[in-house]
Order: sequence, then structure tokens, then C-alpha cells
Amino acid sequence: MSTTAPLRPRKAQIDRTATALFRARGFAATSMRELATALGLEAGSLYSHIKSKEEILHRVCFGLAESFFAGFAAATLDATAPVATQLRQAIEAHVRVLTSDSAASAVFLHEWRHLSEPARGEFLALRDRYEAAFRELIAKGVAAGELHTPDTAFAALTLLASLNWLPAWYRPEGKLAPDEIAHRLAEQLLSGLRHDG
Amino acid sequence: MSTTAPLRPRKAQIDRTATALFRARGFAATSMRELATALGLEAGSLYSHIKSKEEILHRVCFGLAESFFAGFAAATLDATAPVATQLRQAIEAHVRVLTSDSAASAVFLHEWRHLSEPARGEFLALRDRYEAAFRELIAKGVAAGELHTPDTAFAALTLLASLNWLPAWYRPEGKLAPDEIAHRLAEQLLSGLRHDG
DNA sequence: TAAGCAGGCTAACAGCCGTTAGGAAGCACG
DNA sequence: CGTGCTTCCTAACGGCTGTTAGCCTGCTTA
Repeated sequence: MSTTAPLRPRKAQIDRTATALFRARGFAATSMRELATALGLEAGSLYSHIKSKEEILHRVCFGLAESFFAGFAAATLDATAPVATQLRQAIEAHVRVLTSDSAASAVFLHEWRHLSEPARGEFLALRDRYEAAFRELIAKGVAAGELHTPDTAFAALTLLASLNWLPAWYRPEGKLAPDEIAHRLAEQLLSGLRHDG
Repeated sequence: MSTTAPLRPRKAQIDRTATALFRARGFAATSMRELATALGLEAGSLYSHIKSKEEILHRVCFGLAESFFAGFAAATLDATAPVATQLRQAIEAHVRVLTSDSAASAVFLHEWRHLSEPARGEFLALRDRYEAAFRELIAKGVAAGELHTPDTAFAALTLLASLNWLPAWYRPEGKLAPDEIAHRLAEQLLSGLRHDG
């Protein structure tokens, strides 16, 4: 029983450094030579660890997608709980993923369009499925009389939009802890959704 | 008394086409040769009209900033009106700018970081000022007892986040007219802010 | 008719791009 | 010792980058 060390620690380090650069400069504007320099390497050396530049982006985007789905699944595991509770937990799970790695989150949110097909299409399908999961949860809440909104799809988009702006301003050293942020966001968003709020 | 034609129509056309490409592929991933091809030109010919690639981005970003400020100023012109009314009008003005040119809006929101200094810093200062204007309006509403929120800055960020996600999904040919979108967004956001909503 | 200018062309510039080939250290393990 | 693996190097590849210089055409206006 031990904390499993990464199979290829250097590769993981490349991913982390690349993610930070992709976030700061954008995928297209980040060169392999910049990435290598940031790691204290020559550009060619990177290719002992990775297959291509896009492969890094692919791993970041799809890895984070998996985290989001896992968080949502855990939050809605007890389907008999009040929908408002499930939604609050889903919001908190989403915020937890966003704050635990805000650089990767920013890349996930903005740089996916530099994926080439078919990865790009697969990514968008995943994103749609995730949005649909929130939409259906809200719809379930409306049907149960726990939530109210004139437009379920609209409400889901607005909710995710509010959450996804977080990586743009969140700083780990800021005065608000992730849990506190998640709580306030859920409060503010739900008070606009909750019936007789 | 006539509708003033652009001083240099070709230049305006370059800006529009570039904006669409910047939005679709990103600034860094859009080449001058791609842009020229989209306009039926050779790359070198562009430089009869513009000084540089970044000049286009500069014009788009700062032009839109001006539109946002003008909209906000018009919405809050009557400072004696209820703050909730002013805020609703400011939201509607913001949405009107976003929907009237969603490509330029997307560039404004995501591609500004490819501006080099000092333009980048100037842009961020403008954006901060705009956010502050919303923050102060909300604070005024809280002081007047018209609005409620535990955290004014938080509320302003969430509000703008919800609005700024719009260019990501808005389609001019969609079933919702811009005014209807603005109305629903304002409704959903205010019902979460308004006291005893 | 002459002058000027807007708008376009071709060709080329220096430099950066992602990626590959081939080799050489250092280390672990039989 | 020898094998194999990880990690890094140098050098180079073809191709694309933003931008410039110089030239030509055709319209507008005096």
C-alpha cells in the first residue's frame, strides 16, 4: 500500500510544464523549443518522451474530461437525494476539479480547438454529454418542484458559464479557499434557481 | 444626412474576415496567407491596407471595449432610476454588443493575450474598469436594499461570466432573438440577486 | 492629357516551426 | 561483463512565418 509514483515522471513533468505554457501563451503560440528551454532541455530531447505536441494537448483535455465526469458521477451517486443537494454537490465537484489544477482547466476550456480530427469531435461529444448531464439534473429538479427556471438548457449553460470563468481569476494563494468558493458559487446560483428562494 | 460609408471599405472587410478566422482558429494559428486567401488576395497585398497582423487584433479588441463602455454608459445614464433597472439595462446592453458581432466578441474575450505590451496592459486596465463599473453598480444596489449578495466582487464576476459565455453558443439564426436572450439572462441573474426574489 | 493614388502582383528576406535520425552517456540487472 | 533502457545531445529536414521592396494597372480628378 503506497502512493503510486508516476510510471514516467519526466513525461508527467513535461505535461505539467507544457500545460502552464499552453495556458499562458496558448497552444499554437507555444513552441517546442520554448517548452524544452523551460525544462532545461533541447527541443529534440522531448521526443524521447512524447510522440508529438498535440499528444500533450490530447492527454490534458481528455484527462480533465475524465475528472469532470468522475466528479459528477460521485456527486449524483445517491439518486434518491434531493435534486438540489445533488446539484450542489455536482457544482462543488466541478469547482474542485477547476481549482485543483486551474492551468489544466484553462487549457481544457480554451485550447481544445487545436485538437485535430477525430480527437476534436470526440472531445466536443464528451463536453456535450457533460452539459446534458447538468441539463437533465436541472430538469429533474424542475419536475420534482425543487427548482424553477423558464428554460432548462438556458439555466444549464448559464450555470456552467459562471463556474468555468473561475480559472480566469482563481489564484491558489488567494484569500478564498476552494471549498469556500464552491460554496458561495453554489449558493449564488441556487438562490436564483431554488423555488421560493 | 446619410449613413457614412467606411473610409476604407477594403480595410473594414479585412478586419471582418480576420475576425472570423481569429475566432475559428485563434490568432496565433491564423496565418496572413490564410487570411489573404480567404479574401482572394496574395499575402503581400494585405500590407497595402494594414500595418501588421497585430494591428488588426488591436483594432478589434479596443473597438469592442469602446462598444461595451458606451452601452454601459447609456444604460446607467439615469442615475436616479432604480439600480435593478440600471443593472437590467446594462445586462441588456452587454448582450446586445455580444450578439451584434459574436465573432468580434469571441476575439475580444479570448485573443487579447496575443497583444504585445503595452497594448496588452492597456486592454487589461480597460477590462478591469468595466468589471469595476458592474461591481459598483451592484454595490450601490446592495446599499439601497434593492439587491442582496454576500460578496459584491463575486457577484459581478459570476454575472459577467454568465454573459460572456454567450458567444460560445449564440447563433444569429437560432430560435431566440437577441432581445429575448438578454431578457432571460437578466431575469435568471436578477432573480438570484434581487432581495425577496 | 497628366498626375496621383488605391489596390493588387511577384519574389524574396531572415527566421522559426515540429519533427527525425543517429549517437552517446549513465544506470540497472542478469 | 554485457544487455537494455532511459535520457539527453547535435545536426539537420522541409516547410511555413510575418513582412518588405519594387513594380504594374486602372480609376479619379485637376
